[in-house]
Amino acid sequence: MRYRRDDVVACALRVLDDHGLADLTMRRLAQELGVRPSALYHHFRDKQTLLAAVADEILVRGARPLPDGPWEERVRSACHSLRDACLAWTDGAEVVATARAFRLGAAAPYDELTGVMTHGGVEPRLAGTAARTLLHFVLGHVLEEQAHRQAGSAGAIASDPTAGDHTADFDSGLAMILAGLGVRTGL
Amino acid sequence: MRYRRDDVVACALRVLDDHGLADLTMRRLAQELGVRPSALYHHFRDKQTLLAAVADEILVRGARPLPDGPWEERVRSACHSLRDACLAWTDGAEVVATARAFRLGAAAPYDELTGVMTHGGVEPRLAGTAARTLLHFVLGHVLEEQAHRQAGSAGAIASDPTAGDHTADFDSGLAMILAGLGVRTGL
DNA sequence: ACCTGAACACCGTTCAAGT
DNA sequence: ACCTGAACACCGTTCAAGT
Repeated sequence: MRYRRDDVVACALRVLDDHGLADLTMRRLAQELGVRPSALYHHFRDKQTLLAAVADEILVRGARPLPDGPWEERVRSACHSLRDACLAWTDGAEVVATARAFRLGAAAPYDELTGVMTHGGVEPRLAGTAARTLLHFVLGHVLEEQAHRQAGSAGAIASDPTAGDHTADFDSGLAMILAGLGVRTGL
Repeated sequence: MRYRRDDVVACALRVLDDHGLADLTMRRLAQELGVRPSALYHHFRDKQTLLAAVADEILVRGARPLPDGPWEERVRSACHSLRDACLAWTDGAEVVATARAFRLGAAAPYDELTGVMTHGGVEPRLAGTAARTLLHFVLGHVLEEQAHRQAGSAGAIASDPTAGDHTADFDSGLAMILAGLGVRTGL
């Protein structure tokens, strides 16, 4: 009796990946499910809530266990895991970032990061600031990478303007933030 | 003969600040200007281009000269200037971040940051990575602050959930990134 | 509980035609 | 050059009514 809701989310994920966030409308989704648009409002209060559920599902499907080791390595791994989870879906970062901004979901990465850091002995207040800083970086970086990718496929920009390896740049920025955290934590 | 375009941007800024980005529609803007919606397309190719012009105007109006001093202080000042420019308008960060993502404008902060750093002796490649990392942080931070503010005024959330001083948290995160950059640059 | 039918109040954009 | 009139192809959401 609860399986209908999950069907809607699964279908939304398919539409998202095939056509992008702009085409993920309530009407389009309903059509894909063979149902009237108004039927969707039996499962979700509004579109925002539905997108939050999609964001959570993106994170669940991309979840990876953290490796054992020093907390800095576990933080680095969690950030890579979040990046990969977002990159796995068209406009994935935008969906997750929006859900986070509206505080309707996507809380898992924040909780995971603060958990790893406080467990590693980082003072809670600093851990919170560091986690938010890391999340701004990760989501901002993937947002830019995906926006850039879709601009390229739209034909507005030929080839690669900033060029370069996105993963290497991500590693570099992440290392910078972790080094700064290390200074404040006595690494 | 060119003043009409600026009038449209000025009016858009007013609508944005009074009613938010969601209410800044082409039809609403046209109504406010006493013109038909189709007239706007004589001045801007589409809504995205208009919003990019609004983003640039937000940055121009919030521009501040950088202080003399070590480049680290100049970078810090530039980040605060960008934050204040975005905070000065309802949904300011979202407008600027979107324009940046679509590469339709809002390039000034990136150019300013990389300029300050390379002039200060930071290797160009590292300066680019640092500038993008800083921009992800600044815009992500303000985005969260403004989304949170509007959620509060919408009545969904009573008072302040994360509580705390946004400016202090901003300073803390910014200091962390700069410390990390210092490690890689031999500060 | 879950869905339909039908409506309400909107969107961005195009394009021939006017001045 | 700048704008109107009119249309096209859509949106999210609500709500009485059905089963």
